Amino acid sequence: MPEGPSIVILKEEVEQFSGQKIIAVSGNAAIDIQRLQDQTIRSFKTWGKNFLICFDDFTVKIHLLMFGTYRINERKETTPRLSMLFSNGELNFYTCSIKFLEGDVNLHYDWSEDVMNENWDPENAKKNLEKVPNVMICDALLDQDIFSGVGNIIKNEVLYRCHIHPESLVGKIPKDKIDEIIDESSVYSFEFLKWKKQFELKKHWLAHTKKTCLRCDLPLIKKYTGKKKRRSFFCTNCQNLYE
DNA sequence: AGTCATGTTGACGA
DNA sequence: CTCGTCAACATGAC
Repeated sequence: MPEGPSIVILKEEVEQFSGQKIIAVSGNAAIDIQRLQDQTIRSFKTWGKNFLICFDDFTVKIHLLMFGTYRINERKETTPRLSMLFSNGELNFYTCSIKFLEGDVNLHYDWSEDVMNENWDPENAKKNLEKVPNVMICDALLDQDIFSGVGNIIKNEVLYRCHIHPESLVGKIPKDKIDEIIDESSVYSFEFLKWKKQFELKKHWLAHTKKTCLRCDLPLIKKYTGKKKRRSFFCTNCQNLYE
C-alpha cells in the first residue's frame, strides 16, 4: 500500500480533522494511546512513508508498513490499532506501527531528505550518495535517510527511466546520471501521486512487474537485487551497469 | 490454496 | 562490537 505518495494522499484526506479535539480514543496499539484523549490535533505531516499526527508537546508516528490500512468515517470488521473520534467524524488505523515522538517534531526529522517535501534538497541527496560509493543504487534508492519516501515501485520506475541497471555501484555511475536519478526520484513520486489519485497508477508502470522492455522488446529481468533483496525489473540491454 | 508483495524492526549468531 | 541474516508482524491480490 504505502510509498511516500500514498501517505501524502492520506494526509490530504484527513485535513478535515486538523485542529479538532479527540473526544474518544481506542485501539490495540502497544503504547498508551489514552494519552490522546481530549488532545487537539495541531497539524498532520508526512516524512516519506511516516504519517505524523502533531500535538502541542508530542507527535504520533504511524507507519503502515506493508499491510497497514486506514478508514475515514468508516470502520473495518477488525479491531483498529488506533481509533480517534472527533465531533465531525472519525479516523481509524489498522495493522500499523504506532509510536510517540516527544517534543518538537522538527527535531526528529530532516525534511530535506523527503523527496516530496517542499524542503527536499537534491544537493543534500547528492552529498549523502557520495558517502556510499560501494552501495548498489537499488539499495541506495530505498535508503530512507537518503531518499525518504521512495519505495520499491518508485525505485524500479526511476532506474528504468534513467537507463540505469539496479546493481550499478553508486560511486561508478556518471555524475550527470546521478543527478538525473536524484531528480527523477522526486519527479516520479509526484507523477505517482497524480496517477494514484486517478486510480490509474499501474497503467503507467513502465518496468515494475512488466515482462517486456517497451523500448527494445527484449524480456525484462526479474531479480532480487542488492542487500535489501527487493525485486527489481530491468532491461540488461537498455539499462547500463556501472561496476 | 498457496504464493507473494508498495516495509521496517529487533533478535540472534558468527 | 559489528555485521549479516532472518523471523516477526499481518492483509489482500492473483
